[in-house]
Amino acid sequence: MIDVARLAGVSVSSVSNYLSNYPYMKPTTKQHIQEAIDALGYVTNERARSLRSGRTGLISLSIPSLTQAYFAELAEEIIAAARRRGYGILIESTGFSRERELASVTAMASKTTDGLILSPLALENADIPRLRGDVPMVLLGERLFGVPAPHMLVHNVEVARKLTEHLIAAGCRTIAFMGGVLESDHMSAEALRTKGYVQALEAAGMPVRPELVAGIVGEATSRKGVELVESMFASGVRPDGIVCYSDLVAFGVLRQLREMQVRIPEDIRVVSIDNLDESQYTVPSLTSVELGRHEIAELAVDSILRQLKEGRAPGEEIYADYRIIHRESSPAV
Amino acid sequence: MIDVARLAGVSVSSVSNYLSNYPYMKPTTKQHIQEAIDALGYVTNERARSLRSGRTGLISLSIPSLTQAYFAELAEEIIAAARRRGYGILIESTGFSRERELASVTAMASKTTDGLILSPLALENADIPRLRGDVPMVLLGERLFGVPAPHMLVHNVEVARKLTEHLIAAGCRTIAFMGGVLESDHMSAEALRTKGYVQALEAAGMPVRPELVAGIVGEATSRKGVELVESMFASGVRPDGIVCYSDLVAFGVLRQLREMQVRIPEDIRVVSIDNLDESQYTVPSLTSVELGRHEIAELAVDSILRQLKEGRAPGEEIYADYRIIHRESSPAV
DNA sequence: ATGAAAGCGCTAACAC
DNA sequence: GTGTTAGCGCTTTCAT
Repeated sequence: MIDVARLAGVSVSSVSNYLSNYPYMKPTTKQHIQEAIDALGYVTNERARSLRSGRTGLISLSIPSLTQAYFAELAEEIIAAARRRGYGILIESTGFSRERELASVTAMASKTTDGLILSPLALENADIPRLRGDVPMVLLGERLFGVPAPHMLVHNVEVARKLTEHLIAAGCRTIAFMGGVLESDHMSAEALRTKGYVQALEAAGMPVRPELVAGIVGEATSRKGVELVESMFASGVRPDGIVCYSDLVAFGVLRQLREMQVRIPEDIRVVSIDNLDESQYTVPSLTSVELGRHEIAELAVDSILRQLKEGRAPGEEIYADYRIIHRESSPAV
Repeated sequence: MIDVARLAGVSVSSVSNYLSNYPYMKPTTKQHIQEAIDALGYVTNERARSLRSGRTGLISLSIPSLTQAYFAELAEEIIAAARRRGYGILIESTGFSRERELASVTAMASKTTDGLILSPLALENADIPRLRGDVPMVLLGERLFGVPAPHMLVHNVEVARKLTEHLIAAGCRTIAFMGGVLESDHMSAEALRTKGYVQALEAAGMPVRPELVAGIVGEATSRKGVELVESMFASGVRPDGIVCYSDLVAFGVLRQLREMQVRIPEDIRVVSIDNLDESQYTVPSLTSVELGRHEIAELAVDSILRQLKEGRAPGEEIYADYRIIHRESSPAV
């Protein structure tokens, strides 16, 4: 930078000002500086800039795993949102380990990044105090509540209720929930979605039959979807509508139903939540709910940038808009 | 750090030495320093450290899109490999844009990260000169050759040849390639894999029939797999074995074959390349090739770290091991 | 085995 | 409008 200043015949501060788009500068000065920069092939050293300015231009994104399509697609959106604002994203894949989730919080203190977008899956309520601090932070998902930081949430109850209402409106009378849980001690996406399903049934005066709610142990994969359908049908239960916990589960449900020569949607309607990229390509294509990934990404990044200016924000809950996308597995009625 | 030094009754250099595991230190000194660190809750400022030391502890990973399962799974492996070595990964998702791929190269000059793992998809041979420089770099994939940097590759020809040989050994006599290209002016994964398929047929004295090689325009999705099967069968061609360009394509192929009541593997065997997570859960589960993602990730990160010490490495080509994973769609013979 | 001091390359007051 | 200067918090010779 000194070299640039010297070649342009100005001071380093003028070069710095120019680089920061300082408005009050003589056009000729700006021009000289730009010429010197071009001649020398000068590039600002972001490390030095960040040491001095206190900003790195980086935001940490801590998610369970990129192997899960939902998180990969969310990460993609967050990276795009950050890039539009001139920021980069440092991804930490935490597996499902509490230690690694905590580590990403601790790492913030070393100022490698300007903020943290955290999607906890293993942290416990007891860990909440460790999430205090003045580092810009945004939480994702329903694992933790009461953290003093903005929290991006999805209308889980409402989404599942609307889907179930849709099935009822379409004439379904025996509606199963694949990947649900009727009794739960803490809030989880499963529990909330099941709650919406129950609400819709009750509002319609329909019974809630436990044998229609199949739970998943461990990760919600499409293999689980296959197994749930198999065992439900084996036990003689025969639904005419299925709400799936997620698209991944739905993929398995669709496959197994086709395996069993069930016509979709004629015999059984299938609806789900996540609207993965892949869901438009399944056979039949899947009716699913777009959870507002794009909006979540934009709001999360914006919130980090705002907190950077105004300080850590308090524990507000922000709900993203959703949209049911009707496809072949359950057309609109 | 000054505070820690003061509290511990030592100099800042001793604190720095301690933090860098300098060996020749009196145990009591080390202890005093650690106590002061604990008492003050001191955390090293990585920004300052990186300005002075020239290292950021970050590596850029530039890939087309996290939405593509192959890249998401590769990214996951690279993040894990980097973490094991105390490094973080900054992901740049380049879409399929040449500008963004170039941007990630330029960004390196600003020293935000210590190296770049680049998977180009849109760069052209004319861009190769811009990839010179002294920044640690590793290339991924078959888009560009002749770049002066280590290049991680997959045995595309060999993998496709082995898969085809397997089908031949299993008794298949009419083997299709879904997502191949017989004539191509540049090296691409499609062209190379098709080449391996052709080699195997020729070695077995079997004819190469163009109507058995179906090309894909645009992104290789499972929807394309569905369409290719539909149109091939519609035109009266009836293979007894199918090699798919990728697992995503294979997912569509499997679905469409089942839709058409074809028994797999009895009537048609299906094999593919990528071994995505999901491939073990399809119905039937998919015989596929594990391309050594793990090894690629390890070698790529190691190479960056080595280049950091020894300077930019020359343009060597490194091939990762692969492994055919036999599943239901085509069991081993 | 430990300390003093000189920067790394930049930004931000503040002076002019 | 532009220049001077004092650090940001750390690492790294080089002394001792």
